[in-house]
Amino acid sequence: MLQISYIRENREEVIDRLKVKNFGQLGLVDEVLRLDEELRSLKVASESISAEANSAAKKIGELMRQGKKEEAEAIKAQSASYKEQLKQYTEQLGPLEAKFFDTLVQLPNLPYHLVPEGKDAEDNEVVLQHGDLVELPEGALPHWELAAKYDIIDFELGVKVSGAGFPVYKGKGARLQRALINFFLDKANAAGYREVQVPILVNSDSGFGTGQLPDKEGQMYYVGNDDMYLIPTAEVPVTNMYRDVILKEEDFPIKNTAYTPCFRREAGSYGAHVRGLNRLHQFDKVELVQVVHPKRSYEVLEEMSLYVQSLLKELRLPYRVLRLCGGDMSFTSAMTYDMEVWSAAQKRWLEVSSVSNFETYQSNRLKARFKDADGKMQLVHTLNGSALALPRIVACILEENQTERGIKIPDVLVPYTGFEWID
RNA sequence: GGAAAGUUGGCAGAGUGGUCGAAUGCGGCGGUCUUGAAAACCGUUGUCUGUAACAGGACCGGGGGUUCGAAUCCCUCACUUUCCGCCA
Repeated sequence: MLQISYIRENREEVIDRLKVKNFGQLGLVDEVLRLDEELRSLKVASESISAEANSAAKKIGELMRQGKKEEAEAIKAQSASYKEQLKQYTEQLGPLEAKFFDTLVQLPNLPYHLVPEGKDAEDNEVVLQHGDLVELPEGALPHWELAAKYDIIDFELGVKVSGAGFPVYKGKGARLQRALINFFLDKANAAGYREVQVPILVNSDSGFGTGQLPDKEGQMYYVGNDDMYLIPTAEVPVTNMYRDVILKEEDFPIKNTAYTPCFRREAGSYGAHVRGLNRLHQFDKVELVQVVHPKRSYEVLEEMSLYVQSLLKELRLPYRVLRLCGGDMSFTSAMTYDMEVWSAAQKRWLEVSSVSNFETYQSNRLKARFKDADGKMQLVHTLNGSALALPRIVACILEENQTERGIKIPDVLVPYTGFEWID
């Protein structure tokens, strides 16, 4: 959520930057400013009545104590009208406040100055590419066929148990998953992230805090009986640990990592691009979340990007890094790097990580603040990144490393899997 | 699932209708003392909103009500804790 004070003072700039984000409803900016002004003038009026009512009440108290009953009664009679006036104001203020808030939350985050203008994925900027795009030999299989051939991932079984998008990992397939989770967590620990285990069902306050609610409601599975949501990413519970928290400057940087399953409804996604492991309703992910001083957040974003790249290098997967254009960025992000891995068999790039700086967009909702050196309250900056999402990594590992003999497990994973070959 | 109690400032914990934005303790900050530190002592210490600065306004789990006046009384919702039941 943007800060209204910032919009008030930087109207032109806000509009310009929203244009970079390809935001279609620029009129909302003036709408929110209009509501803000209306709201504030109404508040001034209502508060002056409150002030009068308060001082009258105080006076009555004093008179009563002095035993001057008649005088007190006289003021009492006058005071009766305040109540009616205040009631009228609150009746207007309530709906107006709601309208204001509804409008304000419809404004997405402002993109950072490095974010390129653009509509969609076509306009993303390729920052770098690493590793050769190996040509697989004739007869190489996509991962879903490899999964069937070695009987390690069973999509049909998942359909029976739950539905499409809920695969069952079997034998070495399951063990590879577990190995990757442990590998990613160990690496994150070594990089200074504290490991946390968090709930995967969250309440609506948490959904709001990180920006999934109210807009992305349809993306999440909702457990109506208990009014809870299955998390689409560990970002939600981990970042919400800092909701309503006042930090000290020396607490920074706060680095947490969590492994969780993630659940996404992905309504309306079908076709070749969602085949196999490409897009699932349930998948595993190790997530990084940092809470940092505003001055350092872009430094930290680079650091996180490099960290994610180091994982991909260790796994020997060719990858590229994209800086997302305004139009392709998420609602809440100020700048995002996507890491994509080359799927040799599908001959296309697959997103395996997304690293974002949210600046104060989340912390303003979360009320996650710190006292700065001058003793003033400031909103923290929050960042997160996948390190990494498993399914597409698994897909690429299977495809890249297929040989006549079987699938060769990358060296760094062997201590974790306990086997070198899937055959 | 049943029963009871509770929700107050960074934390602990007083406060049952007016001088309560809230005692006290801890913690934090500043100072005295000390070569330095600790202890002790003194002072200070909530958030949001608003103003050029004052002033003013709001906040004692959320919402509503009673009253001239509510942390305090009433209604309602949510959550937490404890005991019993069930259970990995």
